[in-house]
Amino acid sequence: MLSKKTQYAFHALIHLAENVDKGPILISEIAQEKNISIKFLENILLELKNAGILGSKKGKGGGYYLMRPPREVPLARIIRLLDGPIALLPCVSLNYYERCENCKDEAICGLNEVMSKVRDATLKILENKTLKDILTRN
Amino acid sequence: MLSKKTQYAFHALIHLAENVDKGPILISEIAQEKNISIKFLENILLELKNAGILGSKKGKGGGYYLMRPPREVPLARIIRLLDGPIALLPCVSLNYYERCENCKDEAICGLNEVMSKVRDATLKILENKTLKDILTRN
DNA sequence: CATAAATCCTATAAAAACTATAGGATAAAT
DNA sequence: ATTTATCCTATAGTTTTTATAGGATTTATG
Repeated sequence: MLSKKTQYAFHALIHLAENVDKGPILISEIAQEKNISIKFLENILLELKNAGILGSKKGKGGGYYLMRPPREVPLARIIRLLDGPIALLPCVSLNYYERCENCKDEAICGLNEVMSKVRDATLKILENKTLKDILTRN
Repeated sequence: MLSKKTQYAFHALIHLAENVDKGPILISEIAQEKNISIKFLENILLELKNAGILGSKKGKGGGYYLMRPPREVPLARIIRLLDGPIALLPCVSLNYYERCENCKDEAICGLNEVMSKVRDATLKILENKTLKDILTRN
């Protein structure tokens, strides 16, 4: 399961994407709209900003905004940033690989093979779907 | 990522499946072969037994064995038993569903839709692949 | 029937990760 | 100068994960 942090990030990004024309959006507005602890959300948005996904403006009229159009932000990017690996096992992770400590040879390990397939199927979706694809349909 | 518990379970089950003709297998043998803490593994095997996946025999000549042929044990079963939900979000979980607390209507939530697709793609593999499919290839 | 071998069971400890909060620092608008 | 809002870092609280401990129970066998 995705952590609360990542879940909150998605909902916040959705709100920002749906209000992309309204200039900077307040943390407090997002927190209220999406029912998220404001202080927790503050940390999350800051992390997204430091990663270059969001921009911000301080002071009156300030807030957060997307640095790129929603269709250019893949969901996988957000998950990897806040949650780490997407794969189910360290030995099949593309970005956070670690050698398996329980099997002798990953090249002939059937678990490795199946979990690689799961990773590929998952990434095929999460690398290609973007913020644009998770906006509320109406 | 899958927990260590689930990872160990898979490796233990692989060992049991690969030695299905040798009668009951000792915890200590599996632990040594797969480099797993024996006491931790003991708890895991017991849980698998209580769920009906493994059988056991006490005393001399005892140990653990599979209750069914490897091809009848889907990987999803093991993960759900030891790790819980396979889905990335509570609101798209088939077995551990919880309502989303951050969106107003799941029926029109785009995040829900995409994560349902991820779940389906993952389950298509994990429900159909079994212990037989993760045995060492040689 | 005594002994050794092995799982059974429950409790608990240790560590790590997750979730959330606090409070002052900094920057911008007016 | 004042107000507004993000920036930054620390830390507290809780839960989950990982691992260990130790005696109870069951079984095989000489």
